[in-house]
Order: sequence, then structure tokens, then C-alpha cells
Amino acid sequence: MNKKISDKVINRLTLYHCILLDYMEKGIENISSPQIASLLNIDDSQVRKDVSYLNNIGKCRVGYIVRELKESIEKTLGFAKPKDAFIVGAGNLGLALAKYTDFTNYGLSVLALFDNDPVKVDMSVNGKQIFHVSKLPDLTKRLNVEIAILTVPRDVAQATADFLVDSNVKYIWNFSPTVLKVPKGVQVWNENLMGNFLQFTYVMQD
Amino acid sequence: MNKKISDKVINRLTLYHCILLDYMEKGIENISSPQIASLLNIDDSQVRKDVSYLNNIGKCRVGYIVRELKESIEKTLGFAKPKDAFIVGAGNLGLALAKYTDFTNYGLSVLALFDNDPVKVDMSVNGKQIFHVSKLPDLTKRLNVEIAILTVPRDVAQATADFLVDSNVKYIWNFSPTVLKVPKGVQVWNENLMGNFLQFTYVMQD
DNA sequence: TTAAAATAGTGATTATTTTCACAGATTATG
DNA sequence: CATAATCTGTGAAAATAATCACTATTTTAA
Repeated sequence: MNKKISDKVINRLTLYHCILLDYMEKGIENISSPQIASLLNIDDSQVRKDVSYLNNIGKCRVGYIVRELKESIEKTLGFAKPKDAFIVGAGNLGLALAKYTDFTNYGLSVLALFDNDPVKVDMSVNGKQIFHVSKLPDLTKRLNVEIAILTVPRDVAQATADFLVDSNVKYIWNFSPTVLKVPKGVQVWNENLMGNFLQFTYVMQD
Repeated sequence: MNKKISDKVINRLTLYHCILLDYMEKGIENISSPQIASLLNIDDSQVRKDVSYLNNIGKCRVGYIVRELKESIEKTLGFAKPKDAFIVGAGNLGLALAKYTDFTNYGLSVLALFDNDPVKVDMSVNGKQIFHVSKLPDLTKRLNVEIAILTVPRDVAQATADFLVDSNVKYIWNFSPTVLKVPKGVQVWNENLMGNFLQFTYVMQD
């Protein structure tokens, strides 16, 4: 069952996970595919197909066990394996992400922030220190960090990305509204906030 | 040519738009489909198919005119039609979004923020006032705002969404990691930050 | 005890998306 | 001027994704 799971399925699984968290908090122990489907306005067979990628078995007439389903999603999507990251750019968005406590629930640890503004350097956010960006190459090496969360302004995004690549960063989660050029072996995930918004608002047009 | 454009195409068009912005700043006047494609690691015929949804004509052996292509994307995706929104939840993420100047480039105006913390109320961020959330029903009506950007903590997200629905909000851009239940006629777009991240990190697993 | 209702699991079908392949057009070059 | 190179635009084919339809199972209730 090690078949590769597509992006679409993963995205839905994370939404199922949100629902399961909610059910757990409410103390509900079982959930059925039609229930999940109706919350997301999708087909219930879709839910069952997605779940079939996990090592999880539902019960007829009852559905899935909330806790078990939640845990198999976590296991499959790698919540379990903790991942360390740096936030590069201690602007508003960078600070917001640094304070975002939900990250830890999903296995992501932000170890530190970096910025080139002397005023910000040596300040501390949510227990994480802000370093001058010149310290980055050394720290990525020493702490073995391969993930950078890029929250710098658009006009310096590419230059910063180049610097990250030189510092041996392998994965860049890019919040700048720009398409980064990186060499093979380095992966970029574009958050593309405005793009998502436009996708949303496109339906508003008559 | 009023065929509905799918989410996938829209998402790619916004990425093309980022590239075009960049080319314009660099003063490059033309761009070809293979150029765009190689930046995004996609097929060049894909780019041409996507562009065919726009009212835009490329030139053989030259490609597209950067400025024209950029403008037809903006027109098609509705950048032109300005949209007013409120940010609900003046926490770190809400404040970061309030300061995010790129919004205006994409036709989104944040008119005000709302929070229930008395300390924050009446403060001002980037020229936008923070109101107590109790003022929201009146202001949505008076300013005719239908879009809310929801950045409250997860545990109050559903209750806040219910309140927004009662206040006649029609579109909710949801940054809380939770699936909202809303009546028909109200649309939710889940930003699902952690979900996106997990999609990204899934490839890191061996 | 039996029938009805609800649910998972899944193969088949349909719909959508991506890629391929090539005609037609244009530019550059020798 | 002719040839080669390189684009766009697009119909056809291939790949992917979503939905349908049905079976088997379990629970509930008459």
C-alpha cells in the first residue's frame, strides 16, 4: 500500500483531519463517510477512496473510529516525523507564523528567525530568537535545518532564495508572491496567498 | 469565450502573473510559453492552453507581450473589480494581513478589522481601524461588505463564522485550521496553511 | 426472527486535465 | 531568397480524478 498519494488526496486528508480534531474535542467517537462528505460538499465515495490509502478499516453502519482515522492520517502524512525549520524574514507575516502554535501539532518546529534589520536582530518571538541573516549558513549546518519559510518582501525574495540555496536549504516554503528560480534538488512550495484568494473570488463574478 | 475557467487554470494563471510582474520590472517585453513553463516545471502546451482562455494572442517566434498578457490575466481574474473586505480577528495573522500591501494590487481593500479584545479595539493598523466585533453587523450593512477574512483562533472559528453569516457576510476566507459549517449561499475558502505545508513535506518522506 | 436502513469497499464509468503531435506562421541567417 | 529554427494554436490521445452503481455487512426495529 505504498502507492504515492496525489496532492489532491493529501489536501483532502488534511481537511478530514481538521474535522476529526473537532469531533475528538466534542467527544464523538465515530464518523461516517457521508458525514465528512457533506461538511466538505464532496461525494461520499470520494472520502472512502481517500481513506483507502490509509491503513484503516471502517465498520459498516458505524463508519470510522475518529481517533484511529485521525492517527492514520497523521502517520501517513508524516506529522509524526518532526521537521525543523527557520523563518527567513521577521516581518509581520514571519512573526505571525512564528507565533502560530498550531505548527507544533503538525510536527513542524520553528527553531529561529532571520532578518537583516539590526533593530529586530536579537529580539525574541515566542521563545525563538531572531538572528542576523548572516548567521544563517552556519546555523543551518550546525542544526541540520533543511526547511526555510520565506516571508521576505517580494523584491528581495529571489536574492534571499539564492542565499538559502547556497546555505544548503533544500525546501523553501515561499510566501512571497513571486516564482523563485532554484536549482534542481531544491524544492519550492508557493503559498501564493493572493492567487488562492483570486481563485476564491473568481466565483463572485457574474 | 465565456467558458468557465477551472480552479487549476486560475491557480496557474496567478503564477504566470507573478512571473509577468517580475519581467515587467526587469523591462523585458516578451515572454514565450516555454519560458514560463520551465520556471514552473510544467509543459509548455499547458501554458498555451491556459492562455487561450484569455483574450490574448501570441506571436510566433516571439511569444506573448508581457504587459498585454499581464493585463488580460488581471481582467479575466477580476483584479480590476475592486472588492472590499473585513478582517475578523486582530491577532498576529490578522495584523500581518492588514499590513500586507500586495492586497491592493490585486483589487482587495481591507476596510477595517474586528476583535473582541478591548485592548485592541480602537487601535489602528496600516490606516485601518480595529472595531469591537459587536459593530460588525452594522458596518457590513452600511459599507456593503460581503467578504470576511477570518483569522480568529480555531476554538472560536465556528461561532465567529455563525456570527458573520448572521451579519450577511457571503464569502469567508478562512485561515483557521477548521472546516466551517455554513448555510447554502455562503461560500468558504479554506486557506488551510498546515494542510498545504503537509502536502509539501509529503515529498520529503523516503 | 425478519425486514429495512445505513454504511464500507470497490470495480466500472464518466469527466476532467494534461500531454502529445503537428500545421501554420514568423523571424533570423546564410 | 531559401532554409532552418522556433513559436503559437489546437485537435487527438493519454493520464488522472471523480462519480456511479452495486455487493457485502451490520445494526436497528418491527
